[in-house]
Amino acid sequence: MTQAIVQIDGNNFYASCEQMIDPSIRGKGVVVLSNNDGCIIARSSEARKMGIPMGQPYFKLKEKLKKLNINIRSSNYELYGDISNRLMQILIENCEELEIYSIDEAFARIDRPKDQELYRWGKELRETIFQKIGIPISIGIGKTKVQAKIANYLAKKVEKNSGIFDIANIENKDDLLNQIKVDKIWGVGPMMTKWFKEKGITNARELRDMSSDEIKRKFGVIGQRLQYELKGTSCIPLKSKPSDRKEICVSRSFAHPIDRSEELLQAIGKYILIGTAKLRKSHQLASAITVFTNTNKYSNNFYKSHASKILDIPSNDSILMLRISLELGKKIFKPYNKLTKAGIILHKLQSDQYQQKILFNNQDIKEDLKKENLNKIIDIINRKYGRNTLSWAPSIIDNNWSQRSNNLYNIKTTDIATIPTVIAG
DNA sequence: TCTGGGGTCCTAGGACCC
DNA sequence: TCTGGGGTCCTAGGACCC
Repeated sequence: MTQAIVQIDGNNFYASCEQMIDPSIRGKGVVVLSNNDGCIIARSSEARKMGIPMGQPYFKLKEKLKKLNINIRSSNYELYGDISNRLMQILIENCEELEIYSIDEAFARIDRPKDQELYRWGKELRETIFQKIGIPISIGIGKTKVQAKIANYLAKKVEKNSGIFDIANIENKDDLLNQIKVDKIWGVGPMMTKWFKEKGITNARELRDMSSDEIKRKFGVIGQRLQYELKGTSCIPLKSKPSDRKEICVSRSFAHPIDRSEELLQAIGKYILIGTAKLRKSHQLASAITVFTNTNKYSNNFYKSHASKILDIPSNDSILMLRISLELGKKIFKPYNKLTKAGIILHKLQSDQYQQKILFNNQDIKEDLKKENLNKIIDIINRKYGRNTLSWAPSIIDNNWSQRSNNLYNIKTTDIATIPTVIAG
């Protein structure tokens, strides 16, 4: 039996979620903005057709969007996360093995039926998902992940493919690969693109056929793997069991630039408490903390700074981490800078099952237990009543600097109270 | 005025050891 | 005048992803 690698993703996922939850914007131009209403991170197909580019700062396109009557939405990750869970559940039921790759994307292993045809399977899956959760998906089929990604690209791009494409079933792929520009290949970023262009490699077919020695010399195993995958030899395995997270990063841009150390410390305090709560949720401990901040990276006198500390004993205790991160925060603050962003990183995470206790010291163990219980209670209350219900003094704040989110359509599929009631007439 | 956030993997080079 | 060398481990930073 031959096997296929399949890549499945939601089309314009965030925009589709917004259209699903709000019928009044279906069939219309919609864009979704990143945190802080910074950039455009998703566009409905209608907005794309009107020429709205991806990844551009909102302020630059505000007027154009208004003129074109395009609907604006601040991002609503609670909604997207909930829709994602439903989507992945259906995929798990319909695939032999599934790797959840991101909020809107998965790789799967599928055994090919006797007639080798996966088209019917794909068509039924698409219909089921649209019927159950109202999100259109695309399906790309290949022998490897890189091939499946390319197939998915063709599934979307070529109208007559109507959302499903199987590249593995095509004997001579030259014409298809000639259509794929090198920078559209999964794993090729700006640096690689530049080098390929200099070498005269412009599309996937040329990349597949170039000297493998040359690509290996320049990009090491990463380049080598990419070429193998393109040729149809799988070397990026499917990962159905998610590996434990290795680090946690919590960072945000400020609504307005700040220049007071208290504000920076408030932000850092807030982020470390989010980070340590995440740690406890995943039953992990961190071995080191970094805090960082920077000014506007597009300005001439760009300033950035970071400071780190390795912990004596790995921990997930809010109080301890708060104290340390505030000390680090004081180190990175410099007056007269207009800071636009700050964040914390928790490094070298490990399971809390093997927590190292201080030997021969009953007093410390008692203290540890007390702290553990306190943290647990705070987590439970915050889960139930919202993230900031209970917190520690240094992070209770005037929210002057915190984030913009001016275009939120505040309906959540996870909160019945926000779902509108429809009265049949 | 306003330009996201959260990850992983890989590698070069420094620190350290014998 | 000559000023080891090879191995491992760790870290910072680069590149990429969605």
